[in-house]
Amino acid sequence: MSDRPKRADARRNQENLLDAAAAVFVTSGVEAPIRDIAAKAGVGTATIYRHFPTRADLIVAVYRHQVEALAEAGPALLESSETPYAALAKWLDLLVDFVVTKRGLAAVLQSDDPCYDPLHSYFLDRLEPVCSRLLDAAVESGEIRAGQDPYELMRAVGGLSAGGDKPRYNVRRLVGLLVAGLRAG
Amino acid sequence: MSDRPKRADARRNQENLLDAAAAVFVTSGVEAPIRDIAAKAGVGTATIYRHFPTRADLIVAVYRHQVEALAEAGPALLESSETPYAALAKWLDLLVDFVVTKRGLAAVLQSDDPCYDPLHSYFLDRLEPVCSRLLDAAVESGEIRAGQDPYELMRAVGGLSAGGDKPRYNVRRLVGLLVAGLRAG
Amino acid sequence: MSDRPKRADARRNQENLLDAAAAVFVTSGVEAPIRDIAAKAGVGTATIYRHFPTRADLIVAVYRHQVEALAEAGPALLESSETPYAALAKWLDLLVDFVVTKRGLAAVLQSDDPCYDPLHSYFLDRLEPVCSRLLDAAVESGEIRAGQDPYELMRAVGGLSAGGDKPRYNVRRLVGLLVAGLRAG
Amino acid sequence: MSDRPKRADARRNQENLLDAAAAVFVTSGVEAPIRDIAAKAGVGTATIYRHFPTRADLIVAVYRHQVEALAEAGPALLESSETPYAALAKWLDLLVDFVVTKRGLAAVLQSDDPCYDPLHSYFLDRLEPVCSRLLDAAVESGEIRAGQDPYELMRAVGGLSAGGDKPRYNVRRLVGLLVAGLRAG
DNA sequence: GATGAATGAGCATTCATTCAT
DNA sequence: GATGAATGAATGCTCATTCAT
Repeated sequence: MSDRPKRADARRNQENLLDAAAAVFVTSGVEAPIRDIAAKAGVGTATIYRHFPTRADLIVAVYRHQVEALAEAGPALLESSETPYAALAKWLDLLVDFVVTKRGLAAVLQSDDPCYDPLHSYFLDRLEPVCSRLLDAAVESGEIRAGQDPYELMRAVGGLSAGGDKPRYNVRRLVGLLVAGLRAG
Repeated sequence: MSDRPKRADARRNQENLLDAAAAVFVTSGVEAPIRDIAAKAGVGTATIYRHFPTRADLIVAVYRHQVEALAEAGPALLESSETPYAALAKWLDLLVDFVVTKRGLAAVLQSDDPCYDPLHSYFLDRLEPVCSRLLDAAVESGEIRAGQDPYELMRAVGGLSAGGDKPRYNVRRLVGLLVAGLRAG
Repeated sequence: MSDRPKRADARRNQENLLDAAAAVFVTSGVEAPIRDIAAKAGVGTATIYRHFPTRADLIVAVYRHQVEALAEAGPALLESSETPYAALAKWLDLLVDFVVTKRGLAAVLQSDDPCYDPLHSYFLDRLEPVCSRLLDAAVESGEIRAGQDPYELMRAVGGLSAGGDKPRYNVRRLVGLLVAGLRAG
Repeated sequence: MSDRPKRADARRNQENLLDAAAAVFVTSGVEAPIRDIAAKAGVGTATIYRHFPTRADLIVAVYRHQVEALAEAGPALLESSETPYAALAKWLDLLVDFVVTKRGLAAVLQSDDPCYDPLHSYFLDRLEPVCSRLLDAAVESGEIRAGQDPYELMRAVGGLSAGGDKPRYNVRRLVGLLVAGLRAG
């Protein structure tokens, strides 16, 4: 009668799946063939479809923890930083660190393919308010000009991150320039 | 048997091909199936392979005129603009206008796939010196800080352009922020 | 520990299952995925397999009542109708009404797939004698010619019903033509 | 320059394809996996898609000759038969002979799947007028009642044929009953 | 008895590239 | 030089059935 054992098993399996997906995403990007992920996890492809009906679901699940951490980091930085602008800059660094290390993530975040709509929604629902609040605070403190759409800023970070960090392409630095461009005066 | 007619024929054929490719690129992006391009041009696929062994060759050929125009625009702007910074900004706008209107171009410019290396090479060989000179001039005029790698700046423009212009995502504006971030002082 | 309650439970469960199957058959046909039926019933798929090892078993169970009713209708019509021919025609109308409204049923009744053999057997065991008696009576009354195999007639009804009733395809009418063709003289 | 050799080759290949498809249709039905047909023909699957973009196209091509023959047989029978009714009966026999020997064909002709619409269209466009004329002639000769929709009659033949000829299921006989049911008086 | 998670085979379809004519 | 037919690998997705809990 008890469904505990089942759930425990299933949960472990799910975590196994997410680990495998994360690993494959690192080497082959978030658009890696489902088969590869299933192979890595040692399960059948249908098992993945059972847990994550769409690829967007899988990607969201894989990165949920980190997205949540990003969401929580916003207010925390606002409190711990010397100025709101500093908080904004640090938070964008975190965002860059996150996106830049997820192969192919930036690309699907820019994709128009409707199959990724749920992915966009999740990221924006969760992070746009955070970014918005950081921007607002920096405006209020007089450090940056008003009027920057947080959505636009986040997509810009995504775009800049899509190239990945390379010897002659420093994403953090570029995002730094971008926000520097927002400075007031 | 003079070979003039043949050459004329071949050139016409090649231009026909480029027109077709350009048209298909507009509607389906630069990664459109070779078949579609061949169909549009009314030739066999092998004909495309003969003229342009790799897709990179084809893309380069399609956009060569515009890239050359961009290359030439740099010095011209430098002369005609009030300040080097203004010239830089205008040139980057031109670059944005170019990339943003070429469906999928920004994506392949960011791609790591070695098959696009010749494409990267061409763009950089041709445009990096131009960008470099604009940056140098703006540094010399004291308008921006020194040290900005032109390669990095151009890739940044590519990354920001990859999203395409949308109601809430204004690429020109973002690139404007970026260079604003370079300002001295 | 009396097993009455268990039996009651089991019976209720089974009926729930049949209701769910019937509902899904209406919308998706008798070849609907087992999963859909299980989901509709709110049970696991294995539960369905336990109660009905094969799909044929499930289909039989779902339609048993109606098949029994058809079986009983034969003699009744024979008594209540003006002539045996009229009884035959009315019974075939009932048969058509039954089959035509069961999405996909006619198709599986025609299928050669041995997995449906039990289904065929049940239908024939139960209905062929009824049809046979109706035919015999009509022969005896001199209304139709002798020699019509009831099995063949029933399969014909199945085949004609497989198309489903549509604006320009009236199954009842066609079956009517068929039996009219049997008329003597 | 001449494309003769190509065409000859391609045509031979196409015929090879049709032969293979016909053979596989006999053993596995018209819904046989494309792979099987390709294997039988000794070609890649894409070759089939090139020649016949949809399965409907392939089926039509495979049976075109026979359908054309059926279409031509109508008027011929009308001339050569003793009465229009005889012509109609013979033509329906031919239709039965055709459909009954094509595994799965009757099923797809009854299918609602829009992917088979072109197939339905072809069959009806080609054969319905023929059937219609035969019916009209038999009406005019006073042998059958007016009002039988040729579309309905043809679908009925399809439905009756779907079962395939079997020891206790004689399709010709049943279709004979059907038209007998149309007799006047 | 019941559950529902896992399985993995099976199929349609696309596309870059090659090669005989 | 040009053609376009053929290739066949690659991938997403579904579903009947089994089995450990």
